[in-house]
Amino acid sequence: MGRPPCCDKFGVKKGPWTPEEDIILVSYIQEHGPGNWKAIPTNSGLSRCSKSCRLRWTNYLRPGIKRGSFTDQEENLIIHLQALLGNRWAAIASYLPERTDNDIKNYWNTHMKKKLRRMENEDGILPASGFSNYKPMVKGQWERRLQTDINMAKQALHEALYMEKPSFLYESKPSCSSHSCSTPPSSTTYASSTENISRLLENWIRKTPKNSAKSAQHHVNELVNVGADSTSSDGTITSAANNHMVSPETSLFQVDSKPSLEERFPLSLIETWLFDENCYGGGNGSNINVPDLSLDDASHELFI
DNA sequence: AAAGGTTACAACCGCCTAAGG
DNA sequence: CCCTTAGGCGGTTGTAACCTT
Repeated sequence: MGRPPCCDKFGVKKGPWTPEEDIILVSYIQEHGPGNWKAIPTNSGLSRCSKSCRLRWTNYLRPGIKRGSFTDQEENLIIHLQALLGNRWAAIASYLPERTDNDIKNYWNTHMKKKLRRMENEDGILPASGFSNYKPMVKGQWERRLQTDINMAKQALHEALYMEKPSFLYESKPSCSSHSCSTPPSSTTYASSTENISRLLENWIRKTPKNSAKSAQHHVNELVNVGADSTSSDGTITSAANNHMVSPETSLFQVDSKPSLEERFPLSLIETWLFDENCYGGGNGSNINVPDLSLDDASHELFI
């Protein structure tokens, strides 16, 4: 059976988004808020399908998205989470509020897999997780480590479910450096998105003929101006967005941007496990109290 | 400098799920 | 309940940018 693709309709544009489309989408969402994606193409005048709009927003235009290379800490976190959760990129991404699932997935499929292959060639053994700390393990160690993983996840889950007061929220932790783990969710301003778009527009200008580049530059100026000063507006579509960009209504985007890890999950043990790359394997794993728990029991209790 | 190969990532596709009628 | 469908997710593809020869 299956549904017909939503983008099969005649006249629906595909392919890379232009800066103009981005601006239209951002302006619309600024005004009406995200959600009701179905209505966006019709109401905003975009010749895109709803799905395309949603993806563009969540993966690229949404405020608070961090781009660029991943830090070692992020990499380790991803490795640990991938070992625990598998290819559930959305779940993994929820632990990295500034990264999108698409980003993480891409990063995994390019960088990490390459790394994995290289290690396979060097050592001839598959690492379980924590590439950077990887050392070949004998079978027993493997199993033991998996048991540890399961048990820690189980404890974390238990804490998450039964902890009464989330006092751990924003509790500072030495092993968590600059990452979001110790800070409240930053109040996302529209500037992040402005940066996204202006960067994109700048890139576009570089490779676009003069005329279109000029108009794009106009948009860039508008966006940048607004990021700094809300008074500049000339009535164009961007200015509609601009009025919101610096206003208190930006809370709209704060709401929409991914909640921080702390907001969504009470963390303590799992946090330790995820961020502490020395908790086993690579560092000195001997200080971990590996529970004497059979794999079957543990996994059964955890996943049922 | 040009051609061919590789990498990175934005975007699309199709399946799944949950909500609403 | 059943059906429909919007939204979400993971896998995959297309292509621009970069690198190597």
